[in-house]
Amino acid sequence: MTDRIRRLPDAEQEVMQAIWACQAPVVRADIENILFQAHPMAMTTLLTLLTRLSDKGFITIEKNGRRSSYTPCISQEDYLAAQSKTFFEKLCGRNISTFAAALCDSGLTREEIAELRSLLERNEL
Amino acid sequence: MTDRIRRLPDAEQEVMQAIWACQAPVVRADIENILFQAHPMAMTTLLTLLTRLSDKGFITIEKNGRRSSYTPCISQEDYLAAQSKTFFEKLCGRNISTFAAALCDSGLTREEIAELRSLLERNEL
DNA sequence: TTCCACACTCTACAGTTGTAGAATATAATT
DNA sequence: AATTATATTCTACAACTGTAGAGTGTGGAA
Repeated sequence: MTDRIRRLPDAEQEVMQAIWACQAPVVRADIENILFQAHPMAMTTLLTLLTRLSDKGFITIEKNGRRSSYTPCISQEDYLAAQSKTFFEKLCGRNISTFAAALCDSGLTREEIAELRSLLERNEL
Repeated sequence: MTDRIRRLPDAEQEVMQAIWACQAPVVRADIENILFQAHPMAMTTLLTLLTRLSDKGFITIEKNGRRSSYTPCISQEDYLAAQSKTFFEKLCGRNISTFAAALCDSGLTREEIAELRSLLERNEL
């Protein structure tokens, strides 16, 4: 089900994350506020990215007068699960050791790894 | 150290993985054999990708007569760690719960998750 | 040594991505 | 109603990506 969600290019992905971080429906200003520090861009650039996200089926755009609102069609959970699956299958060759090694070398602190283990355990039941 | 390793475009990444799967130095035929089923492409396409990987500093190309050999400059471990880090930081916002949820929804079997936990535990010490 | 087969490099091109100015539409203001 | 401010869409363009044919160089066969 979470298959067939394609990986977004970086700029579009950042916009998607800003949208997910808000309560839908979102207006442009919401997104700009979130993106402001991390990735400043011209207003028209953002609007281009929103159009592309709509074309790709990631959001719907609803026009009310001159202001539009944007609603995600794909949940962040589904997107992350799909990306995680791709990472495991394509990059790690479905090899758990490779996967674990990648996680351990990715800069997670000891505490974070411990927390991850306990979260995984809870989910295992 | 594993920072600043950029994500490769899909086609180049697949070639890189084929190279990593062999003992360096690798010749074109080795790569073709591995890529043959999963991603058939014209010989010149593969050579273009190899040139681009060299331009990006992922491999070195050594010519001997009319046959070249290809050696990775970046290890698969470093690459995977960098991608994993990006996934955790950029996509999950450094949030372990989000990260764990993504893993659990990514189609890992119960056994694989159990194995992952034990591998993480070993690394925790 | 002349030619062939093969390996690689150059050139090419369409589609994608990051970026944003020009043009247009619409709501608010005077 | 005319003007202004603002939000969105159109157009544009360079760099990157996926793909591969044309051209070139080189070692082996005849």
